[in-house]
Amino acid sequence: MRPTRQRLALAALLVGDGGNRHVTAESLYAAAAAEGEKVSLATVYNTLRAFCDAGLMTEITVDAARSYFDTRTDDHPHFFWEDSQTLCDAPAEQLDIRSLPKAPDGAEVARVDVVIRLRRRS
Amino acid sequence: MRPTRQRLALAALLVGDGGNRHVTAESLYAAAAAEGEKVSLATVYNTLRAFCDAGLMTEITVDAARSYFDTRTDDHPHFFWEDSQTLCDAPAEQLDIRSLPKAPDGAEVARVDVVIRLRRRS
DNA sequence: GTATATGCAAACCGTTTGCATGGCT
DNA sequence: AGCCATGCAAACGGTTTGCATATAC
Repeated sequence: MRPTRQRLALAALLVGDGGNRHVTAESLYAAAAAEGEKVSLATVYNTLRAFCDAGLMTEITVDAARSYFDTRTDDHPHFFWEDSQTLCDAPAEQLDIRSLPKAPDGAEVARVDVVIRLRRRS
Repeated sequence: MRPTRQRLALAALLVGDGGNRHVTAESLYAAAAAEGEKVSLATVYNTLRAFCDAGLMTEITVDAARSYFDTRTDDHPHFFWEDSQTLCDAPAEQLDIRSLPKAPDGAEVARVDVVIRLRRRS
């Protein structure tokens, strides 16, 4: 993968702020624009996809309307705030799964997604 | 909610075959058409949404491209076959979660989604 | 110089909505 | 009669794609 100016800029944004970012294409596009980086939305999509294909980040499916991307690539749980549509990491060490439904014959587990949907307490 | 012909037909399809169906709008639309039921795709969407609002079924978010609906309303784990894009229930009794990341202050857990993504073993 | 990434706009696809028609009570 | 569901088609929004241009090596 070629280290072009746009890719480096997007990568810097993703790694910056201490890493562990959860972005949507729109939010990353906005962040790039805020820094004065000239990147098109299509390139943001293409780049996010390229990073995912390269194993540098993963796509998290929590909302049918929008795709979220996570800079962490290991399997870990997430909090999803339903009111603000915000995604963030949940402390993995507080999750204790003692047993998992065993995969049917001929199947192997690719990933286990755990999404804890949160509502603001009334 | 009014028991109209279309809604009864869709409900029958969802309850039929022993219940516990996982459908997309398209698949339910196709199933209705296969039975000779005249329903428009928009009505299928509206009806699925109405059933969800009424608490008769739930929407499961596993794939950004498509919405899946489940006739079971309790919180239970799912298998998702990545190759065929198929969703089905995973045996809940085989899932043993001893502890869950505790919700941040001011938040309560609305639901915990557990999706086990499966790949056909090579 | 050559291959490949970019940018734009147009295509795409699942989903939603507006509005006129039709059915239930 | 009145209310509300239906159906169609057009709108919608996020994502992808085609193609000409620009850029990295």
